[in-house]
Amino acid sequence: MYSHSNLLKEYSLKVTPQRVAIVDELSKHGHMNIDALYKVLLVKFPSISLATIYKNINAMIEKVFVSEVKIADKKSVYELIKEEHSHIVCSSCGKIEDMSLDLSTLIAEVSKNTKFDIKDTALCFSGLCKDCKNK
Amino acid sequence: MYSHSNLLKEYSLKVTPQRVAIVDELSKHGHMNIDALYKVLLVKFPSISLATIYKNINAMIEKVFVSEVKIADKKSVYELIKEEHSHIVCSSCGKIEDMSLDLSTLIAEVSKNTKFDIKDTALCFSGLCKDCKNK
DNA sequence: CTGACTGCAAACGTTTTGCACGGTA
DNA sequence: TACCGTGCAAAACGTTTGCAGTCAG
Repeated sequence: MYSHSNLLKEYSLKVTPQRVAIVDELSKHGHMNIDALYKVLLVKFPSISLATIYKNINAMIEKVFVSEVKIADKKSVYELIKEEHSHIVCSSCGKIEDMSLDLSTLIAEVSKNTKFDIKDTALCFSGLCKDCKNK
Repeated sequence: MYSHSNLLKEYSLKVTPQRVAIVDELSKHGHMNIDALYKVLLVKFPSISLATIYKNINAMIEKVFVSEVKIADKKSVYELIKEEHSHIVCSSCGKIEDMSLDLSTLIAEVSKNTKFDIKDTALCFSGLCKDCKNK
């Protein structure tokens, strides 16, 4: 794990403690919604404001190294952009996991049927996770 | 195309002109966001309120014959529930199309990898549609 | 006739904005 | 030093709620 200030520099955002902390937390938790982010950042920065979090998340989205994941029946979560992947959400406990899927066949089918030039995918599955299933 | 009041009765919602019109428009356009719905309904009902639309859409979602489709970088749209299908959105003109895809292989793979019991899927592709590609 | 629906206005929660101050480069 | 980021407060936005009058069953 390399320093997160490099990531900020790389995307020409000034390195501030708040930003480093945001990237740290996203990196640690994988996906977080605004409230969760606010809650953990309050520990390090008792006077941080929601406005700061919104401004920074939006800046990171604009620089294209954070993305918003929209999930049915839930608040959006944010994550650092890495290799393309899909999401699976537990409808009982809310846990979100990443999955790498080979979508090439599917994308070929979609392109053929719709004549769209596919640039992006957003796949989200939901169901019961292993733990919740056994309860 | 059969009368949309039957659909409302089927799901035990009282048949009001506003509700029939909402179902009509969703049926005609496939997917609409709240604003678009409001705009077209204003023609028939000059004094309809947004509250009515929200209340009715929520009632229909609760009765499970309308669903919300969350789309990256766009407002949610609403559609009548029919067979399971995926969506593809043009990133240039915003057009949304439906696609039927065979997801059984993919779902089997996801189940195997994650040990989740998959109940639902939400796939949304984006890219350039045929028309926007040729511009 | 009764309970549900409508439209209005007010309330609500979330996100954005403007500004003065402080920190980064 | 010059600009950008922060935190606060206020504003903007989308959505929900409460209520009085009306309508569907």
